[in-house]
Amino acid sequence: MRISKLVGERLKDSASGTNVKSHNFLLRAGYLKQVCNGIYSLMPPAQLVNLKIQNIIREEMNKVGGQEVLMPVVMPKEMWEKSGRYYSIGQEMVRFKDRNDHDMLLGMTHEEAAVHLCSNTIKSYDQLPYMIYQIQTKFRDEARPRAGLIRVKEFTMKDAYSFHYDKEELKDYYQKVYESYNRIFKRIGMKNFIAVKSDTGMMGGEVAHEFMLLTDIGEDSIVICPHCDYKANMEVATSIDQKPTFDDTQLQEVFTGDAKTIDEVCHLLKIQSNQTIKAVCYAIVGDDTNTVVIFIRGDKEVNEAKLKRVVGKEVAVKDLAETGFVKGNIGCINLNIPNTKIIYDTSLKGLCGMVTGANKEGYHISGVNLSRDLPNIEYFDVSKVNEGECCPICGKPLTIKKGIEIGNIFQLGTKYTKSMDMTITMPDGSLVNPLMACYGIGAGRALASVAEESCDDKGLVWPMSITPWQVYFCPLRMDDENVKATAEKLNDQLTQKFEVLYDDRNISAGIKLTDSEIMGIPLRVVISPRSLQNGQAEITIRKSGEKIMIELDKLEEKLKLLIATEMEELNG
RNA sequence: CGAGGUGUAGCGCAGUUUGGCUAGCGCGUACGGUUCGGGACCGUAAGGUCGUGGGUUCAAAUCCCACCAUCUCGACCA
Repeated sequence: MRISKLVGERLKDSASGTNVKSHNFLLRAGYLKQVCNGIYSLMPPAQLVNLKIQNIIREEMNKVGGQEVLMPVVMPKEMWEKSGRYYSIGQEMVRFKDRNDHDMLLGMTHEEAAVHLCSNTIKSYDQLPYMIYQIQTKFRDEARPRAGLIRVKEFTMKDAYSFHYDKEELKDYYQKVYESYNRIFKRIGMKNFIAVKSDTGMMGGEVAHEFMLLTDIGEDSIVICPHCDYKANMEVATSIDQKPTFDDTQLQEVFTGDAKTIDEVCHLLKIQSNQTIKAVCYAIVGDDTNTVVIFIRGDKEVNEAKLKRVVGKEVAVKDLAETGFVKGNIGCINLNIPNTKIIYDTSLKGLCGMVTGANKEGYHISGVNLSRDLPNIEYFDVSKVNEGECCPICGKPLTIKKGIEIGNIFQLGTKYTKSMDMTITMPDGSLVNPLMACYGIGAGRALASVAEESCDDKGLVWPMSITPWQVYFCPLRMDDENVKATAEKLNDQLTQKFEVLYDDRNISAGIKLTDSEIMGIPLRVVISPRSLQNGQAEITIRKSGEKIMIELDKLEEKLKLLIATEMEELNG
């Protein structure tokens, strides 16, 4: 590829607005062009990376017996009514009517379509396990796209669906894909990634894992035990909480005036936040009359994902404006508000000497002893894990890190096959709903994640396996007859063996060298009047900055070796 | 959905507070010339409904109103 003909330009000035370094480089190096909020076009270099990532995924899916299919982006309402998700999924699913006034939607995931595709083609247990996958566009009308390709509305995703006749077989297959995912991420050049237990969310089902790239720009929090194998998304993470102990005293009303927040009350009464009982109120989505009140220790926070599982419905933070609650003074003693579901977090269990609101303006109550004053309550774990709390497996302190979700795998059970009436015949002749699992990887997010993890202060640094070009061929002084003739000849020769981006522009060296760096091409070959005097070229390795002078007739061999070495590392 | 920021040439920006006549700068682009192993220099040229609509005014990029787009933060502690 001649860079003079390459669509897109390298920008000298940093694009404004974004604070994610890899996204900045992707824009400046001519990989991406934004169309609107959360929607991007991929320029030729990005599409080359995208295709390589897709091919690695494809190879690994084929290795575990996956069969590639292509399901539609647009689906009819009826298909999603059967599974119930037409109504349970919110605004992130785009719905519209076709010209015949028929309700349609844009696919944001394809469990329904996968069951539809397989339900008449798989008839017997004998045909299982069975996996279909596709690499296709998804549309999710995200509330807030961010960080370039990390969170977008439209993206290309590999999604796979497997079918099974019993739990054991499902588990075995799930494990195979789990290992396949590890290979995929390693092959595309990701380094610091882990698999964690995760929430099943809108997918349903029981067991699920997320593959997380650990990075500060990540939007998920991951709880990790540095001492054992425990790793979990904050949404499902649990911990052993070391309970604080306070003197057991009698209930006493104390005047707290305008002190409303935990901080203010603590400051006034000269206590720590872990001696307070905090009230948090939620509304149940689609139910205006009821309120959920959570009592939780003052130093803890409510984990909404856990709360949703306890309540069994979607919840949202409640505005207390038109309720009977005394804002800032809500407490668990003598709280009598109708239509209220009260949940006590396990962080309160067994505590005494606590401070809570008095349910009247200007007062709190001290000396609350949970087992004495509220003897018959049930506790639920609805709190977030705090850093330093103890691992539920080994009891040692936990750490919390940020991560990007780069892939997920779910054991779905029969949620979809049951609701959509898919059955198979078992050996004894009975009809059962097969078990199902699904597996996703976003190609664009993978691209951006690798870019983020690998880039340095000069620009992108692509792993050899997914680089748009292996070699940036960079002759300096294209006005020099000898350089130009040699360059053309060498380009023809190298192009036979390698993926080459040929910088054929007659411009100053600085621009060419800088472009090669910001674009992140792993190997740069420079020739110039100076190097040609000795019949040599200079190879620079982008990752390490290492420079190698090499005779022109040995260039091809050396490049081949450098490429093979890195590819071997990536493929394990 | 809430809060804040931004919107002027392909890209990055100044000008807006205090309205003024042909709207500027840098980069990039085209042509000519000198340079050239780390974003060189000189000259010439092209390129703009100042986000959109409405209003105030003799006069609006600038003041007022509405809307749109986009970025960042938040969607969580009572």
